[in-house]
Amino acid sequence: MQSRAIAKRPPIAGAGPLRGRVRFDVANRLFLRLYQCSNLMHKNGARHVGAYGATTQQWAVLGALAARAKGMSVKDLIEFLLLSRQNLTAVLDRLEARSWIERVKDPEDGRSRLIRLSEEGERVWAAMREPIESFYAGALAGLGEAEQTQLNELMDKLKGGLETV
Amino acid sequence: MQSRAIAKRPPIAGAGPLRGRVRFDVANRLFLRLYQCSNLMHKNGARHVGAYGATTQQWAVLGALAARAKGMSVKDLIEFLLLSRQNLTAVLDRLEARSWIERVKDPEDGRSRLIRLSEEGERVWAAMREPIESFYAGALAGLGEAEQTQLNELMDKLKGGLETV
DNA sequence: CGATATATGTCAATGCATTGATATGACAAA
DNA sequence: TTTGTCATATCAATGCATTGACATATATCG
Repeated sequence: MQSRAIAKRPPIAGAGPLRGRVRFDVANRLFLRLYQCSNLMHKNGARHVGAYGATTQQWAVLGALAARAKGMSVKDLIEFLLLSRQNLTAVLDRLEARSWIERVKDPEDGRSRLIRLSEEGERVWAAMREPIESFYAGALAGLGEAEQTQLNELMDKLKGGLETV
Repeated sequence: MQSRAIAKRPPIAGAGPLRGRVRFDVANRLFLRLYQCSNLMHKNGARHVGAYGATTQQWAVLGALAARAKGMSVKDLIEFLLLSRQNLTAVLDRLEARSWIERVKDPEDGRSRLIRLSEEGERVWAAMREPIESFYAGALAGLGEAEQTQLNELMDKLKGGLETV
């Protein structure tokens, strides 16, 4: 296809005209960064809310629930966080054991249970907001508002690719 | 402090003039994306090299070693991958158990051991390159070359923030 | 009603990741 | 040589994450 002679570089799988073009070393570096950033986020995020013995995964659940007074079904949480049911169940068990959440029957669907914050959970979530905001501010100190938006958009695209690959 | 009337928005911790300005919901979304992307990468990455029973973490180690014929010390690998020693030791143990790597004494420093690919490890790494390239191509299909570079740079900055927060 | 699909949960195995405490062996400086 | 540091390793506890198989209860469709 397209024009003359043999390419100088060895063939790369899925090489397209512009989009879909992937250099191995660039991709490799990109996913290494993703890996490192994720581990750093969990490690230092957990440290910031260490006084409560919470983790980033737990605060992700609490944050999702705090925005929805009615609560969320397990199915909704799975789709929101993109976790396996078995994994999420374990996280919810730990949160329930500390009385931060409760599982109540969905009046509209007997199969479903609504997960929602308990009063204690709301108090803890409110108290954790401060160290979380401080963590966010520190972690994003090197990025301006426009860059944060850009990073969000690029990770959205990456997520799309990672879901279908 | 600075000027007139009461701010319309509730105060956000660490609000600065331009840099270091962080809106909670933007940051929250950003770290959720990071969380999701990382999980998707591990899940689907492992699936792509499932024929070898390998994981993304393992291929990160193999890839690092493949680029360095002399091998790397554990300390180097820890700094490269940003993992705890205990965690990395376990990954190396699994790789060694399959005879993909070997730990040899560093002739220049008796304390140190050089980790390097075995012959079998080199063969497996060479064979895994293809499914890994296919994974990279699929995952990055939605991003052009410029966007990949941009994403790399933004994640570099994010990593910097996450290391010091 | 019966069959099917949906929503949740459980049990088990494996791997990744952290922290904290402890130990061993080798280098290096006092 | 003694002291201190560095590099590696181990043991233990806890939490996160996946897959696969199985169980139970409710809803829905035929």
